[in-house]
Amino acid sequence: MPFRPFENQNCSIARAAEIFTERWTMLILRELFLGRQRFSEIKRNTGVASNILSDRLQVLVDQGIVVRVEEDADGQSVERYVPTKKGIDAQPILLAMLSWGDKYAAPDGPPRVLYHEDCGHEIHAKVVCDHCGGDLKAGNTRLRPGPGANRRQKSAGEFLPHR
Amino acid sequence: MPFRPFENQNCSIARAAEIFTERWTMLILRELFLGRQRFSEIKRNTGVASNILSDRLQVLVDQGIVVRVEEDADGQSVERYVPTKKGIDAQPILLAMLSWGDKYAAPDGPPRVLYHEDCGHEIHAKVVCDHCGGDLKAGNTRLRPGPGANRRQKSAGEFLPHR
DNA sequence: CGGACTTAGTTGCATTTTGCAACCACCTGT
DNA sequence: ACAGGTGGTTGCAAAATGCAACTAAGTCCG
Repeated sequence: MPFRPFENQNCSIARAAEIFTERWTMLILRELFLGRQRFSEIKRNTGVASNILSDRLQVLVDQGIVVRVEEDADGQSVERYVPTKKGIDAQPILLAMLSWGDKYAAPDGPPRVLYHEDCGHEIHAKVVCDHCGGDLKAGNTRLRPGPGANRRQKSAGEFLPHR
Repeated sequence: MPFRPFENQNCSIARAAEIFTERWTMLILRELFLGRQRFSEIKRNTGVASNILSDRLQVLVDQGIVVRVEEDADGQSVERYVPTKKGIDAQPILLAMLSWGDKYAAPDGPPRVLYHEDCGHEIHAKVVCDHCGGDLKAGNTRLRPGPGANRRQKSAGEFLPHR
């Protein structure tokens, strides 16, 4: 019986959080994006218990975030869990955590640095406006009720994301 | 006695996840960024139990992500939990979840839409290279060991974040 | 062929974390 | 004085997690 503490919130953050803030899930996705996509690799590299890993992978498969594929590598059949487009689109969440962790929780400097193939440079992920390309910062964004807002959200009107 | 399942991983994603993937923490931060910073407001809007809310706020304060301030609003003293710079720098994580949720978990359209004050447009958060401004996608980034890498990470060399 | 080893899990039980309801101290308005 | 709100704390039950043991299938080695 799955538990859905956020289910009656009409909120995209809540709905994403419901999946991605389950314990171990971000670490599992890190492994998948690093190309370590086999059950035993994930288990070894994260330290997650096998029953939990089994459960989390099942959730990700059920949500269409990863698919379980059986490949044939030199005569042996191996299982891989590979991210779908829906999963790949969650990479910004990982990158945002990576950036924050590098800045605030890496006493000896970043354990890993990210390189951008297109320009060859070491990068730090940055969140911008997809329309004008300008920085998105605490002070320069507003939230307004959208098409999917419920009555309460509509009447609440506009918010500043931060004050 | 706090529980630290990720503590022996030299990984910035793990260290960020340890804080931000605790249950309710993302919803609490959402409230704080929406300007609803009082204990009772957060409780009402998220539905979190008061003992849990108390615990999570304490963790955020201990980590220096928010500060508890006592303000004087027309004669009444009210407590507010307000994000520090360290907290505001976590906004990209929220925005990334918001984008993903709007795209994949908003059957009636986004409950809220984000507007960029600088250009006046409705926006979707996008993650880019801070050097050249190009998109960061699954296929065009690489991770290499950084200054804080441990021996095992150094010897592992370069990874593709996704294949 | 038998035995040891690896992979991909499942099962059962103990420990931790969470949810819930009740309670408390303090403040404010009537 | 008393009702109601704020900002919590406490105790107990329910759920999630961690751990070790186990299974089933396939591989490697002699």
